[in-house]
Amino acid sequence: MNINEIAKMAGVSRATVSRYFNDGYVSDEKRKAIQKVVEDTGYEPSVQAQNLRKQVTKLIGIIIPKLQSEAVSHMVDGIGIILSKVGYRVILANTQNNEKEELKYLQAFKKNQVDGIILMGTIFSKAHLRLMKEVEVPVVVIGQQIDGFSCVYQDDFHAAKEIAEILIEKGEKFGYIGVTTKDKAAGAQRKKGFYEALRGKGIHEDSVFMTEAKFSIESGYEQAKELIISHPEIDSLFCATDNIAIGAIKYLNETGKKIPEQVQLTGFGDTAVGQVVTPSLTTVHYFYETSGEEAARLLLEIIMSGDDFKKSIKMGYQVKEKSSTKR
Amino acid sequence: MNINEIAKMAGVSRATVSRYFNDGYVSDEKRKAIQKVVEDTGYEPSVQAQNLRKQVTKLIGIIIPKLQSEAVSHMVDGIGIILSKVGYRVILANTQNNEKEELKYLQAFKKNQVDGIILMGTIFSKAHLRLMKEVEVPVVVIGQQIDGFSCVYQDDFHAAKEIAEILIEKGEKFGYIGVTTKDKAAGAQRKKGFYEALRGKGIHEDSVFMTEAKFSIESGYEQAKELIISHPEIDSLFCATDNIAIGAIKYLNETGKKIPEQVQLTGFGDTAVGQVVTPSLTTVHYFYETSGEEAARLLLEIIMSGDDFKKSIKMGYQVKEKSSTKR
DNA sequence: TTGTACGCGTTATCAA
DNA sequence: TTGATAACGCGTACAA
Repeated sequence: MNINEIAKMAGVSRATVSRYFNDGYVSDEKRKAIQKVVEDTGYEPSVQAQNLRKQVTKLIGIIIPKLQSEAVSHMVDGIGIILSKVGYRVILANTQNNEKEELKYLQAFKKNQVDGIILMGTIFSKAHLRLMKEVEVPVVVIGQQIDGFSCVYQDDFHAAKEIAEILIEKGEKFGYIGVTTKDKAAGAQRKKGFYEALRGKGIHEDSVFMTEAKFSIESGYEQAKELIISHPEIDSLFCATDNIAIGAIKYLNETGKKIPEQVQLTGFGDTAVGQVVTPSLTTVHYFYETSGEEAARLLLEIIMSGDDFKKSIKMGYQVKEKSSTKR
Repeated sequence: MNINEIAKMAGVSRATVSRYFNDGYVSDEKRKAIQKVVEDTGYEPSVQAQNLRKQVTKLIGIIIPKLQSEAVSHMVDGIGIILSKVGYRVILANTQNNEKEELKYLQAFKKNQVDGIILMGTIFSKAHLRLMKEVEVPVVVIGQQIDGFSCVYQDDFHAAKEIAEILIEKGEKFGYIGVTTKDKAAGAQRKKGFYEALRGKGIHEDSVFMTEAKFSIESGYEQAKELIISHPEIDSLFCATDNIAIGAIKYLNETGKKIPEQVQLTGFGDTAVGQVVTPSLTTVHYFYETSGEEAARLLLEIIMSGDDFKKSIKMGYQVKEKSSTKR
């Protein structure tokens, strides 16, 4: 069932049928005729052919490191909400935390496979930047601020500073469990904010015991264990993610250290787990879904207008003070 | 840059260029010529035009109720792993738990928008079944067993029976917090398995206090509260999902009821939250990622072979006995 | 307001 | 082994 058959059945040219579906420039008489045939047959134009003709795909590629992360799934949700409203579909490229895969997908999308890309990366290598510049469709980066690209990102610096100040108020000896600083957002910016807070209170960086974990509960547990065993005097622990903090809580609970009396700690992300763990976790809430919506809107704006004005949107945050801190 | 230009530059017909990319039936001489031009220009055939010509999309639509669920995201991951290996892309249709949206997407995919559909539904109405039969591309249902369709589903019945038997061994008064039985899997089957276990031990159904919650921690909390207040004698609580169980634990912890000494309970799903909550939750582990892989393989099989043999795959499970139960 | 004719970028058929 | 030609299904100048 194609446009030719419909035209024949309705007794018009296929151009008229096309107009019926598009600009609508059709006489009432023919409109009725076409409408009847369309209803009888259940005909719908082939999106494929339309897209080939119009040189669009109505597809947005979204590249993510993994799906089992609240941040990611909320952002993807937000993106989907906006895009589905305007007839775009989302095609998912899950890199399983594999940087090579990320490049592969970027490569695959490079031509005209999609009308735009939302990239939810964590680490941006030179290869990324090069490839991103070569890509012929608009790219919006979400979760990180990358110079020279349109971004929607979280205010990690100020959020970290603000939550660190809670720890500092009643703390004496500080521990910091971070993530790789190759991740500018969760790694570098949060650490910077933490140090900024220390400086603000006249505390020297050298008095902080640092370590680095992966983005998992298990890794948080391990690193907390190591840190506390080698520095039992720590009374305040800044964790760069909720998962790390959960792992730390697990370790502290096991060893009988009282939270927050003996050790207070904070997380980042306001995950569901952080809300049910005992004690409840002081953390930073980000508006991930809204971030996704913003990123989608930004991308649409670029696609519609036809030029990438490299806008950067910094999202707000909210510190959630719960019972894992003393203040 | 299209196939015509490449042909011209290489001094061959565009048919030859096409063959170069497809069956490869090209003389060495011309092959070299084409290869050089292709490398110089970075030309890649338009997937859009290829698909229009071949009447395929290389796209699989996957309809999900929400993304922020470990079960869902694991299954989507599994699907993606298999499909990306064979050159298919996944396009995501998130219904935000809205049944109407589910039908809308089914409708949208109905024609030739995608080469196949994986449907991760919870409730199947008559409208679903009708629409699913009308759809012209293969459909695989995941998470539920629906007669007349290819399915990959969990063994909810036996899993429920087995985990219930743990409760029964040391329990006297039973509570059951279920979900709507419109959901055949998580609602009806788990309840059935629970009753089966009761019967096996000669316990009468009437001695069980039942209630129904939504799929959330909050709802689990509310329902547990109501149930325990009206029936304080309950010492064993079967929860149809981990989230519900987490909510129940929260309530029990708040009221100072000891778990499992005073009240033992079980969940379903083996979520990350269930693993960190105190006490750790006795639950059922499902192989969601593998289920996704199986569903993808099944769908591919149907697409390749061209006929839907309505195969059903029942996945295994594993009961994880932790410290929320007495045995 | 309508229809003709062409093009979007491929692949398949067929004859050479 | 190659190339001309006809599809795939649609949108849109342009002319009428």
